[in-house]
Amino acid sequence: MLVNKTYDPKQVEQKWYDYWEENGYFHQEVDTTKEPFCVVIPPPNVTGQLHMGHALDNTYQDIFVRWKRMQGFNTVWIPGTDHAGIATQARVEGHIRSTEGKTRDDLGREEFLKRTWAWKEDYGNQILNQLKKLGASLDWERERFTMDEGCSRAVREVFVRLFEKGLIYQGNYSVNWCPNCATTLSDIEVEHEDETGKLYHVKYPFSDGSGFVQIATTRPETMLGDTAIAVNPEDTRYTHLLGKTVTVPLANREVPIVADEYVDLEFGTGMVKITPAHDPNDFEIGIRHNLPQVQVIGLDAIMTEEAGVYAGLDRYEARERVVHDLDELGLLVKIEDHDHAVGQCYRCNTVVEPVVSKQWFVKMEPLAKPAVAAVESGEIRFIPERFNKHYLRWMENLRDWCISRQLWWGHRIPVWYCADCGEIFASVDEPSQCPKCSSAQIEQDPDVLDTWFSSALWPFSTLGWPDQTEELQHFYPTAVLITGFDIIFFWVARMIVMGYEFMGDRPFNDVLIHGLVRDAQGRKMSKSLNNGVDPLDAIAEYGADALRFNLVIGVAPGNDLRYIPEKVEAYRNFANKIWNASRFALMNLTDFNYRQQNMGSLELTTTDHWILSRYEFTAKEVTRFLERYDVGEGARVLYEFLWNELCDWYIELVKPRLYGKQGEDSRYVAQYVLWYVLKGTLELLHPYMPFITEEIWQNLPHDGDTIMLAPWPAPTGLAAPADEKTMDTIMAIITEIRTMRSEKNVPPGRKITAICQANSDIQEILAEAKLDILNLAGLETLILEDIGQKPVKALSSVVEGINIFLPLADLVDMDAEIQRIEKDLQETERELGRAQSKLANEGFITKAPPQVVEKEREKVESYLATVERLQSLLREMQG
RNA sequence: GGGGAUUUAGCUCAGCAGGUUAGAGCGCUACGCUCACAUCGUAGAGGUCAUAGGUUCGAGUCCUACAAUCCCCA
Repeated sequence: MLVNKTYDPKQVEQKWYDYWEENGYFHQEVDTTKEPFCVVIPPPNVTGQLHMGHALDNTYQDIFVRWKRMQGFNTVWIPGTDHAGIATQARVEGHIRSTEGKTRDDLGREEFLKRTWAWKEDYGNQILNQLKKLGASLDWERERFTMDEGCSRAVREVFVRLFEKGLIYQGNYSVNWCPNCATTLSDIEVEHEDETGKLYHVKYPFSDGSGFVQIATTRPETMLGDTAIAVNPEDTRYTHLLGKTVTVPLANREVPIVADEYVDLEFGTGMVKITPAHDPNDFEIGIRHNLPQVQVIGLDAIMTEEAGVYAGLDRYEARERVVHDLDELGLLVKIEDHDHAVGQCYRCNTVVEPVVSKQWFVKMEPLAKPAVAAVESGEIRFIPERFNKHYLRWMENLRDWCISRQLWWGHRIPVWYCADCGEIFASVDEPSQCPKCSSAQIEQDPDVLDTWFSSALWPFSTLGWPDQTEELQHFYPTAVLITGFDIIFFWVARMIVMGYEFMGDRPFNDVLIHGLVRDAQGRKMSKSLNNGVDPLDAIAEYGADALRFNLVIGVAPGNDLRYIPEKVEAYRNFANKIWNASRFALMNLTDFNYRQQNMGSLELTTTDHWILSRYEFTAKEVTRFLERYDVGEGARVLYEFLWNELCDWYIELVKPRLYGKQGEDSRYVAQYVLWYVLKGTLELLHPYMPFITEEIWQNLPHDGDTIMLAPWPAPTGLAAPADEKTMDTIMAIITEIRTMRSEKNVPPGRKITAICQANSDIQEILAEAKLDILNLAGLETLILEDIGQKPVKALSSVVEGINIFLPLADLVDMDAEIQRIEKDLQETERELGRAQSKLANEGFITKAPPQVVEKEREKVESYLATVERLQSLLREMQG
């Protein structure tokens, strides 16, 4: 029995989560007799904290997983975490620095890794435990970690196979370097932010002393590493200069003027300085023209010895000094403001430095082909569809992926170097000697792999690959991947690539992309703004169910949403409404036994047929919306049915019957229908609001041990369109009487008389619904009669061609009445005109679907009757 | 520079396969603590669906253009 008058999530949520977990309802073994439904969680950072983005992402996943589980699929949702190389290492380093004042180098690699593992053990499960508060029905027996034994083996296996195929190679290229994280980054780990910087115009003298050329640069400090000047070959202004040399000021280096198509004729003077060591484009030009690379900025962002007198300066200090010195030499022409994109590290926002360095790369072009084809052919589907294009555009312009990172925390690159013969080889297992010369003088590459390399394998590494486990056989490809658009390139694309390469198949059928949770003002939630809302706080205040509902309702697929506390409150109120409706039901079901008689043998009333029909419609709609990943619309349908139909009408209508005022048989039928509809609605709502639905369901008469495993409500042919139409008329009359009372301020307690004039068919319907109308419209008497004269001194109105009179002589103000009727008449005539003109249109009659035309005819009929009644009322009042 | 999204009631958003008198929540107004619920009930006010064209018997919904805001890529 539900005792409290208000729903208290705190007394309910933990209890049921524990119950589900203890009874193993989250876990399923492979069952090949059933259709699989497998989802892998986008693994959160192992040391991370749950934020609203996680709450949203996992709410979506849990909704689908719970729904499919109820539908009887072999359902498995795999939890796990990501080792998050840079982020975790930075945190542990920071911790050690602040507690012991030591750096990772002070500790050494082995000790540092030991500490990091210990840290992971301490904090690693925090985020997963936080997911439990949300209600996430993850199969905890299948929990994985990107650096666990199995995933690590998968990583080495993949590396070695790609290495042996020549798809992983080592090379000296211009890569992105984050001086703060002290590691390379892949291209997509660099974020380009527009900044207002300066454009410096500098004179470079010809080496032969015959004058100057003028060059514009945003980074004057790099001129110390210039090894050429370039112009566009099409640029006739400078053709005569090709082959000449200039002397780089301050560096005093004589460099050639070369022609390269990369140079933009429009930019600055059309002449650019080339610094192969510190710009990726210049690097390419340098290769084409065989230019030397002079590294003047070190990996610590401090000027190197090559920078001469500037050595030892920070890159920004060096910029100031260089500009100052150029000015002194009279070589600085001017400085302009200039907007340009500056690359920043996506982890720490430090300005990234392009450096030339020997790194490992994955050759993407051959790998990308099947991954592109899969989305083009529709084998993998993005929802919403627009993300297909987003993905394809990027995939078609792929550059090779730099995968080595100068970190310690991660999968160490499984490559060894032989000190004796120089052999470089990859191996899954730790080798003891060089395979070529058998020397024991071998050393493993010190770098680790990009974290995304291991997450790319997640859909199959978590299922046991490279072993051919039964999980892998049954659950791969997984059903759907649910994640935010921000990691389509980082993660989704790479999973697709690796899935085809190593499994020969897609990693998932569908990719559901959702938007961002923003703050109430529409700003991104961020640490710097300190505008983030902790989901755990929200759960503590409103309950997990309310938070979940709030995150998905009224959100179209792929759209961002704002987190507005008042909105969460509205869904807490919704939970409370469900709670109280259920309390009411339970109070009236104490003696109810649903086995006594089944639905087929019950004598159902119009009202019963109506609510069953509406329930059936709701079940169909929710299912249809979930099938199309339209979670928000499904939520809306449930909200509206529960509140506006079940609570506002059915429960009110059925009260007298439940109180036994219409006999025991009628009472049982009412009990049965109320129980049936409420229980079914809770089942439909369960994926959205797992906790409250379980709590109530357990208190209702039911079969089974948990709503989690209750069968998903299936259509049972309860649709009753005729009864829906009848009820619409009855509800319209009740509402009209209420409106009339309200307008005249008739106190709710004052029981009045109403007269309805209608044709005999309608009279029959109203006679049957008489008690309902009396109760819900606050009437003492309802008089039904044929259409005729208006009673004197009565308020009057017309609904669907039915005259309604309230003989309240004291309240009748003739002028106001006439005005009101005239207004009604005008409105109805307008609608009538609209409908009639449609029917008068030849094209409409012949081309519109018959049921649409029929609907319009019915409207005209009803409007005509209403207009007629209103007109005759007016005549009586005026005459 | 290229691509995409958004633009509907005071605010935040829905509107599913073109056919409703365009909806919800919050806010607002009036009345009401009626034995499920004041985290509530009843009734109500409030929108030329950004703009301009077009397709169609019919457009908030499809097409084109334009404006504003935002995002992604270069």
